Amino acid sequence: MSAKEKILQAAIDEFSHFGFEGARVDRIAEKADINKAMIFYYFSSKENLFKVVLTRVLSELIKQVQTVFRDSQVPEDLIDALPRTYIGFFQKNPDILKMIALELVQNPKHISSLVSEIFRSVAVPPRKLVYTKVLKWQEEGLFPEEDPLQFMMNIVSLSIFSILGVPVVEAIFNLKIDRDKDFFEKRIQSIVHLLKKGMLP
Amino acid sequence: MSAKEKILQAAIDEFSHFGFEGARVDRIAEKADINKAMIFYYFSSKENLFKVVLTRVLSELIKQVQTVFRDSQVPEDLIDALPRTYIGFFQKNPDILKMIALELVQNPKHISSLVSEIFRSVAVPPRKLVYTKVLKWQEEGLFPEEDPLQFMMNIVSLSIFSILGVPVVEAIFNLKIDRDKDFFEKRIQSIVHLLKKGMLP
Amino acid sequence: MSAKEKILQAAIDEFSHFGFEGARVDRIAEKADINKAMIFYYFSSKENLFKVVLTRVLSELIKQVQTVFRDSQVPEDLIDALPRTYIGFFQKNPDILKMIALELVQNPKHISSLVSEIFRSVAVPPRKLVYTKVLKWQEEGLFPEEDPLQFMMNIVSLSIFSILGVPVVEAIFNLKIDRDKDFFEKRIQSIVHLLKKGMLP
Amino acid sequence: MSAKEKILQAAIDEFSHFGFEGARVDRIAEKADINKAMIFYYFSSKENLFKVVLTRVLSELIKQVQTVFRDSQVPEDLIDALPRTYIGFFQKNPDILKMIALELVQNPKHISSLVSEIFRSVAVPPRKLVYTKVLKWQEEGLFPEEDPLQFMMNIVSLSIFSILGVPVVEAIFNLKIDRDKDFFEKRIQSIVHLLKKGMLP
DNA sequence: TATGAATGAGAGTTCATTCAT
DNA sequence: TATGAATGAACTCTCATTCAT
Repeated sequence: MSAKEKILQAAIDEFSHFGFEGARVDRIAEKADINKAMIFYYFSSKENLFKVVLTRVLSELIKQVQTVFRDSQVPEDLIDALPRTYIGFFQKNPDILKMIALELVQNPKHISSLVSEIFRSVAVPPRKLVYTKVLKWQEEGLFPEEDPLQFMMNIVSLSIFSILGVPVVEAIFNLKIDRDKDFFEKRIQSIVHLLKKGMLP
Repeated sequence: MSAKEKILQAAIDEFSHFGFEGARVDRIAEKADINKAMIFYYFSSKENLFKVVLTRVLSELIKQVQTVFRDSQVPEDLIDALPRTYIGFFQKNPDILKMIALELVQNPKHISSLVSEIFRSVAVPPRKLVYTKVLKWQEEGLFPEEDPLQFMMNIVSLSIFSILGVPVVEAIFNLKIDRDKDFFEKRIQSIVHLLKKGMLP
Repeated sequence: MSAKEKILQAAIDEFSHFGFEGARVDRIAEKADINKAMIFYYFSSKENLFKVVLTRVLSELIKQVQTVFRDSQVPEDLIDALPRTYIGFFQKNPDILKMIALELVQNPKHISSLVSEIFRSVAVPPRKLVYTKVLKWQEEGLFPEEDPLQFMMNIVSLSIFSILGVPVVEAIFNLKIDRDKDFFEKRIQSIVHLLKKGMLP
Repeated sequence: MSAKEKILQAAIDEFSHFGFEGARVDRIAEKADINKAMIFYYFSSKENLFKVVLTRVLSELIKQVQTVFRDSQVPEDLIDALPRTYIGFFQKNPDILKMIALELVQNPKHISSLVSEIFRSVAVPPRKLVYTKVLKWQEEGLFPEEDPLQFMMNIVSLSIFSILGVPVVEAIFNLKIDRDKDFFEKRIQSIVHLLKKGMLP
C-alpha cells in the first residue's frame, strides 16, 4: 500500500475516533507508519486531509445509494434495498459513519457543501432522481401522497440510528447488544416491515 | 445568575458547538463573563465540567421520558407522546442534542455509564418500566410481538434524526428547510402516522 | 522591569541580530527570562511583536529628528545638528539601526507604512515641516535651489552609512576601525564640513 | 542556461528578497525550475550556495570599482566616476544590493572576510591602490588633507543610500518617487556636485 | 544528472491548568 | 471569591537535508 493510501486509512480511523479537533496528526503518522512530515507533503494540512478523507468516504456511499434508486422499479424495491444498503455500508465501515455523524453535528454546513459538491460530479442530480421517481409512484397510486422528503427522512433515520443509537439503547435498558450479523439482520427486517406496513397503501 | 450557573450555560453552548476536544476553556470563560480560573475553582477540570454539564442535560430529558412512560395507558399513548417529547425537547435545546450526539459518537461508553448512573438515582429502572409495560401490552394483544428494543429504536431513531439529519437532507435534495414549528409539527405527524400504521395491529 | 518590557528589550536584541526570519521566539523568551507562552500572551504573535518593537524604536528617533527641525533657525543649525542626532542615536542604539536597516531592505513597504502611521500620530506632518522651512531658506538665499529631497537624502545617507558601512570599509582597506567616540566624532565633523562647504552658498 | 547557472540566478533573487534565513530552498528550486535535490548536488548546502552567490556578486562590483580607481588621473575623475559606477551597478542589479546590505547588517564579519578573500585573488590590494593615489593627490595639493577613509565613506554612503533609502524618504515625505533613469541621474549629479564643491580645494 | 519520497529537528502557537495576590 | 500572570506540555506545520532509484 502506498504511503498516501496508508495515510488515508489511518486518517479515517483517527478522525472517526476523535473527531477533527481531537484527532492528532502524530497519531495518524504512527498508525500509518510513516514520517509525520509526509502527511503535509501529500495533504498540505490536517484540514485538507480531513476534507479529502470525508469526500472519498461520502462518494462511495452516495454511489451505492444512487444505484439503488436507479434500480428501483416500485416503492417496495426501494424500501427493501435502502435500509440494507445503509446499514450494510456502515456496518462494514463503522468509522466512516462516525466521521460523517461527527461532522454532521459539528459542522453541518461543511458536510452539506461537500455532499453538494460530490453530487455535482455525478450525472443525475439526486433531487430529480428521487422526486421524479416518487412523484410518478404517487401518481400511479403506489405511494401515499406524503412529501418525498418525509419519506427519505424516515428511511435514513431508521437506518443510520440503528447503528449509532445502539449504545444509548444499551444504557437505557442496561443490556449488552451484540453488533453481529444477526442483530443487524433483525434490525433491517424490523425497519423494512415498519416502512412497508406504515407507508405503503 | 450565579457564576456557577453562568459557567454551565456557557459550557453547554461551547461543548455543543465544538465537542469536548474542540471546546476552549478560554471561550467558556468569555461567554460566561467570568475569570477563567473560576472555572477550575468550581469544576476542577475541563473534563469534570463536561461531565457535570452532560449529567444535568441528560437528567432533564430522562425525567420527561419517564413521565411519558408512566402516563401511557395504551401503546397509542406512547406513540403519540414520545416523538413529540423527544423532538420538542431537542427543538427547544438544540445544543443539548448536539452534545449528546457528539458524545454518543465519540465516547459511547462514557455516555452509557452516565445514563446508567442517572438512572440509578431514579426510582424505577427503565428496563423494568418499559419491558413490563410493553410485555403486558403484547399479552393483551395491543402490540405486535416484536422485541420492545426494536420498538424503542424505531421511535428514538425517527425522532432524533428528524433534527440531526436535516442538513443532510438539505444537501442531498439541494433545498433549504426552515426549522420552524411548522416543519417539526409535520415531522411529528409523519412519524406518529408511520408508527401507528406500521406497528399497531 | 515588567515581563512585557523584558520581552521588548530581548526582542530588539534578537531581531536586530537575526532579522525577522532569523529571530527565534525561544531565544527571545530565554533572553527575557520568561516563559515562551508569555510572549504570545502579551503580543499574540511573533509578527505583532516585531511591529510593536519597530514602532517603539522608530517613534523615539522620529521625535528627536522633529525637535531638531523645529529648533533650526538657519540651514547651518540643521547641518550642525542632524548628523549628530542620527549618528548619536544609532551609536547609542546600534541594535535599533540594524532592525531598521534590515526591515528597510527586506520589507520597505512595511517600514514605509509604519513610518507614515507614526507620523500620523505626530502634530506636524514632516513634509510640511521640512519643505516650508527649506523653501523659506531658499527664498531668503540661505540655501541652494536644490530639491529639499536631495538635501535630506544627502544628510541621512552620510549619517546612517557612517555606522552601517564601517565593516565594508574595514574589509576594503583591510584595517580595523575602533567604533569609539573619537571615530564617530571625526566622522560627524567630516560630514558637517562636507555638507556646509558643499551645500551652503 | 545550465542548471547550475539557473540555480545561481534564482538564488540571487531569493536571497535578496528574503535574506539568508528567510530564503527557502524549495522556492529557489521552483524559480530555477529544477529538482530541489540538485541544489544540494551542486552546492552541498544552503549556506554554501549563499557564499557562492555572494562571492560572484561582489567580485563583479569590485572589478568595476578597481577599474575606476586605476583610470582616475585626478580627484575629479574619481568623484565623477565612482557615484555613477555604484549607483549604475546597483540600479541594474537591485537584488544584489539588497543581498549585500542584508549580509552587511546581519553578518558584517562574514562579508568582511569574503571581501578580503576576493581581494586576495585580485592583483592590486585596494588599500594600496586607494591610499597611494589619494596620498599622492594630497601631496600635490589636489585633495584636502583628510583621511582617505572619510573620503571613501562619503562617496559610498551617498551612493548606496541613494538606492536603499528611497522608501524611507518616501515615507517621511509621504510622496512616491519614481525609480527611473531620471531620478538616479539627478541623484548622481547632486552627489557629484556636493562632493566636488565640498571636498575639492 | 535527475527525481519524488522520506527524514528529523525544530519552528511558532495553543491551551488546560496553576499561582500569587 | 476573584484576577492577571505564569507554566509546560503538546500541537500543527516547516524546512534543510538525504535516500533510493
